[in-house]
Amino acid sequence: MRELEKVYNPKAVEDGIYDKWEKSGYFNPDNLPRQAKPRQGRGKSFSIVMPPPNVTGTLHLGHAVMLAVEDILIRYHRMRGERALWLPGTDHAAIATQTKVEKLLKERGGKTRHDLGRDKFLDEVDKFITSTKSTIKNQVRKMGSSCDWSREAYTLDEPRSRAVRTVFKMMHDDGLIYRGERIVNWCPGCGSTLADDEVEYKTQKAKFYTFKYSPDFPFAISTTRPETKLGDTAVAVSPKDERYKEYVGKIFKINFVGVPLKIKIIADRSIDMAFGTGALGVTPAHSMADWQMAEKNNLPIIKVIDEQGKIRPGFAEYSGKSTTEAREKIIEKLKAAGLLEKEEEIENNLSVCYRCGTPVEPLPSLQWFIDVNKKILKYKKSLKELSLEAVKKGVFGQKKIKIIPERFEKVYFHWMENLRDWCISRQIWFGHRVPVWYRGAEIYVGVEPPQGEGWKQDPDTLDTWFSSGLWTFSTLGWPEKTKDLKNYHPTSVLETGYDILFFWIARMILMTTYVLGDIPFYNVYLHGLIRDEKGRKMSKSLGNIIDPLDMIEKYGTDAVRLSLVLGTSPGNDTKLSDEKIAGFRNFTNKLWNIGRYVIEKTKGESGNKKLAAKTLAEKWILSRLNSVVNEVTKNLDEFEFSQAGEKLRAFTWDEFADWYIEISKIQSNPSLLVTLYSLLLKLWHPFMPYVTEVLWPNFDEKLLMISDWPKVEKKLVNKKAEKDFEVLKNVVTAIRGMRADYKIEPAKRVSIEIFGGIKTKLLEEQAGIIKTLARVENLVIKKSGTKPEWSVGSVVEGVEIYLPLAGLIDVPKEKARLEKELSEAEKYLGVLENKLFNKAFLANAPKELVAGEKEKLKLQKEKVQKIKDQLKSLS
RNA sequence: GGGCUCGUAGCUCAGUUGGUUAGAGCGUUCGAUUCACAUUCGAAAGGUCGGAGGUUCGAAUCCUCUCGAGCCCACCA
Repeated sequence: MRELEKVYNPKAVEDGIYDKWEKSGYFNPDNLPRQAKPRQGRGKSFSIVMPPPNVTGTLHLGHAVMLAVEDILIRYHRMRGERALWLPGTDHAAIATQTKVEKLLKERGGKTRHDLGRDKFLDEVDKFITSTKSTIKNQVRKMGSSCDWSREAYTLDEPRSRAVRTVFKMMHDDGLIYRGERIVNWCPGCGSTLADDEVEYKTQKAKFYTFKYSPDFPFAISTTRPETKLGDTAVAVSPKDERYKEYVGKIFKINFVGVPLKIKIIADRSIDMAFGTGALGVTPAHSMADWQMAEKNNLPIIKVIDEQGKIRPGFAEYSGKSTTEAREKIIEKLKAAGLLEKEEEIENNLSVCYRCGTPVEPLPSLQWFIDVNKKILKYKKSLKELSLEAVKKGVFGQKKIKIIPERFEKVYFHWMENLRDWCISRQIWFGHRVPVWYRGAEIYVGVEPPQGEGWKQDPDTLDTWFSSGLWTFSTLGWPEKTKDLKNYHPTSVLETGYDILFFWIARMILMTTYVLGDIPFYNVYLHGLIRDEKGRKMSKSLGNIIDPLDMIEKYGTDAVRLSLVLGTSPGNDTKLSDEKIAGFRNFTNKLWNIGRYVIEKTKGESGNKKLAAKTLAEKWILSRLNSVVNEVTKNLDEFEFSQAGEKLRAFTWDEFADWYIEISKIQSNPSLLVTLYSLLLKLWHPFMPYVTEVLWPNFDEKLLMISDWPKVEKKLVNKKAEKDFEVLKNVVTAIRGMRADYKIEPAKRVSIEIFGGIKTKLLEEQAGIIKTLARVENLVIKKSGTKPEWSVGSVVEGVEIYLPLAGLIDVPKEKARLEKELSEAEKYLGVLENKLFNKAFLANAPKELVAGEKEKLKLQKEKVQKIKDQLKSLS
């Protein structure tokens, strides 16, 4: 038998164990041994695809939670005998990675990607990735993740790229992909488009002008950007606004500071009557909101500003001028013409580029889109409809996606119902290049480049979420018809943070229902975000980042995993502190010491196959264990990890260690002890894989990782034994308390046998204790022979101890409570009786209802009687 | 403006469809200690479940209003 250190030292064992697991090959479900006897989940497959961490990133707590939860699921289902596949991968994270490499290049020699050119720049990115990819993968291993590395995928590798091109072509052929104009955030400084999250907002003071376009226009508008008004094609007012009602629908041909405009008056609900004059000049080409209004009202779109931030040709003297110059000039002219009514200072939000600080210019540009409302021929439904039904009522033979926690289904519907066409092109270089080639007026869309000379590929790349949307099936080999795809798709669970519900989960549902005619997964489990102990987001600038790897170093992986899963609930943020992890480290050590004790006491014991109990304590612990197995299994099936862990922790520490182990020191039953112990390790294994594997008695022959999940033996659940043991615990507690001047109130006596030594100390001091008890009022010591009310355990030296149970409960309080309960129960009983005597009710109510009420009445009668009995037994 | 969530012990949170005396961990206080474990063991104190009203025989739980905290989306002319 192995010698175990007094204190568990995770560092000494973790890497070795992970190695052993990985080398065993069991992370790959194809290698799992076939069991002779059928197991609970045999033959079923269970699959999770890992949300791929960014290739260039390092492991953070978000990843750590994800890995902990997914590993619990995989290990649990593997132990159930299922083919459990956890498919790992990494994400190329287009924008983030490109930005990072650009920054590096700048630091190294001040070069931009434009200096290098596309090919050389992408080489640089590749170089960077090869050096960072292994880092993140090793960190995933550190968490104990039992994922199948042989199936590892990368969003930008060839199989995945092929899937992307294939889907693009499919959608294009189905007419779901189109090219159109849309307003993008354009930075004239960097000469590129910006993603929404690359735009920063600065509060600034701005001049807010109120003026009429021309003397013959009936009313004034307000703006901070008069120069864009050169492109106005409408004025929008609130439909409720009485001031302008008469003008709605009319068209005015006017001359605005030397430029002719055709302005239509439209009504739009988004207009705030109280802001400015309540009338908004609509500039479709240079404002996102105005663009939408233009689409709704079929307004012409006039581009005013070009990519350099200058006024385009065709706007009289303003052409070629910068926006600020044009603005000043226009104001001058308006003043001269007496059209400027007001000029005030206001605070507004200016959007600027996060890199160079240049104000962002919204400009229309040509982009690729996915039409979410167009009916797909083979389904006769649109992408939006498919995606909604998948969660709402089920699609494709009623396969339904369940989102946990449920409230996020509402959030999902709300978002999906308001879904607009999805812009999938991005003006960056790193990523999946749009598989479209041009030659003059010819356009070619295909999985492979076209034959022939002179074709030029579209320079844009695809939104990362396009490839991520295919993740559940591209990782399983699609578009090939693979065995994996057949066996493991739809996947069982998709587990991730709620912050990417829209970005990712919604896109996966959208893409998968379209491509496969199937759902991507049955369950979505959304974990919360991890915050610091004050509830703040972790960020570099606050310096409050907890690095999971530091914590693993300090407390061990198992403790870190527990701290991320216990005391958390899905969709809710969790506060994490050093102390919390330390607390779970203590628990890991507790389990370790339970192991030390059991291993030492049960040398040479192999454990029972059949569980049987003789003494009360054994009946009790077996009953409790089976209840716990039952509940924990249920919890894990329902994704209630925290509750499962909490129950296990309470059972392990408060019942198994504090009571059963203490008793086992006197009532020795090594084979039962080692059996219980091995079941306990199995139950804990999904949560804390390392320490349980080290403590596993069969360590050298068979891994705990692939042992069978405990089965519930209903026969062993013994509620009476549990109740009796509770009484016994109370008695022992009372005795302990007495030694510390515990007061026992005189009351009804209950006969209890205290069996031999709950603790060693008690055994040694039995005589003393009995004497102490005898001195207490109302306590009688009798020779055995009389029939005790509860008969528990063995008799101490032939003596029964009559202990006032009331010392353990507050009699007057208990009485008052029961009386209140009785009066309520009797009142309800009366209500039920009245109902059942009511002829009208009996005549009109449906049969089932009457039967139900009768059943209720019966139950209520029993309840009343029970309370009465309890009351009686008290006095 | 639209949507969502939370408010329970000093702190962090459980509390499953309404139903015994509202629970746990940490912290605090008191006590113990060779015998698996000081990363231990025993015990105590601490809550009108944010507030008001309603439904009910019965509400932390359901409904309405209200106060407070936060998140997401849209917008910021």
